[in-house]
Amino acid sequence: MEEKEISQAVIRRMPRYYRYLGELIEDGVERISSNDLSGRMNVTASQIRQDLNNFGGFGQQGYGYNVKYLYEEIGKILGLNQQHNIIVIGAGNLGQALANYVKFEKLGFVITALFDVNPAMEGITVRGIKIHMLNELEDYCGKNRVDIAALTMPKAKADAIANRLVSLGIHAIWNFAHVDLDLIDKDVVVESVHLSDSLMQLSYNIEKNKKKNG
Amino acid sequence: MEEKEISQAVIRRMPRYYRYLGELIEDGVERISSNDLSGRMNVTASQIRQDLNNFGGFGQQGYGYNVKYLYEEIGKILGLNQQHNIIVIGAGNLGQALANYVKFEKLGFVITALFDVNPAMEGITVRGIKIHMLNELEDYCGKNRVDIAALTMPKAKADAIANRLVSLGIHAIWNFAHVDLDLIDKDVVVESVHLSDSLMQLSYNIEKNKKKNG
DNA sequence: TAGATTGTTAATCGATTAACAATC
DNA sequence: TAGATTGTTAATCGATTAACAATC
Repeated sequence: MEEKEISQAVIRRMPRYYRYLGELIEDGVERISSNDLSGRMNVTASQIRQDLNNFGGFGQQGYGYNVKYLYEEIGKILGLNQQHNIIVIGAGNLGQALANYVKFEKLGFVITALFDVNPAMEGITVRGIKIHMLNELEDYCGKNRVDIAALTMPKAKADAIANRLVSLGIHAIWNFAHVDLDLIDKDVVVESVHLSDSLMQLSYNIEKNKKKNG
Repeated sequence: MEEKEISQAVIRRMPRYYRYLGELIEDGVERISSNDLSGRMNVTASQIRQDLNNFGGFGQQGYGYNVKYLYEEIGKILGLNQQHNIIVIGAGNLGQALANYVKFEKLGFVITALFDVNPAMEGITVRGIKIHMLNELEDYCGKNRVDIAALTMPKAKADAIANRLVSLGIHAIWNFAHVDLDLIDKDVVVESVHLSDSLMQLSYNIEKNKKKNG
């Protein structure tokens, strides 16, 4: 059976729907129309309906969408109904920041280990999560399920470690190194967070804004 | 004179061009054609030429682009030719990670102060950058130029602090809180980094990949 | 039933790619 | 000059918005 490919533009919006629906649940809202949601989120109602209908008909004519049901369905679409174990390579500030971010666990993303090359860090724990030495990586991955590896080390080392992880059977990488990974196995899912790119985009928009306002 | 609006799709790609050109300079490459660059970056040569020509003709027929010149021009477009002072609100792991990220300074983004509400942090410095108490914010902004405020505190406090910053004359916010800011002044530039959104997108693509590979 | 609102098709808009004349 | 490659226009493709029949 042919699966229709859903564009990344749509996928990028799904977590945002999920977030707003979560807030609606907190506010005790039971149902919502695409039009009401549209007003809150600053997108067109048409886009909301189109986006959702990529995955199925979650609404009901004349009624709208049941908030809790839609929230759960989007959760399933995003794979949040199952636990993802994450290891973090690089136990510097950013790595530790990720380990401390409790919010991820509520979404099913559990950081199970940190790795670093600095011997001074051996055995230290962050929120109960142990920092391992990088040479224990093979051993660790042999004994524990790892779904995602987050890379927070300098870019010079990123390619080598990424490929090492891939050869250990890890097929998903959350990349914070400031480089586009060059992987031997093309069947690996990579999601990059390029902080300096984000900052440069902000900087461009600052300039643009200045010009606009004279 | 009418300025043509350049789409954010184009702007998002500019930092990536900048990054690749920087690498070419490091490798001692003097000139490059859109076609060669296209091969390295996995985009079409046509897109490269279109993107660049939004800002001006930086190339030369029969020759291509001078790497160093193009690098500098893109830097100017992105506003990297001037210093941006950043203050970070929230001196937790993420705030400190940003303060430690030396790379930003090379791009002209200088973190000048951190702010937190935790009295235990008063006076501590991170890489020489002082942690201030949040109630010193008004005083600090009165005495120092601040171009960008990075928000790394919990989402519950984000809106209030963002609006406080805006009323202090800060017109650019780099938002790490897991919320879409609701600002009183619409003339503020906001760039958000939603880490959990990024993780959810990764998770979706993991699922998709699993299905594809059986 | 009448009103509301979805699901879905059609129309529009914008972004990407292709093509090629201009020109170094 | 001949060859290469840009700048730019035209063609295509995809994503967004509008419209409305289906239906709760």
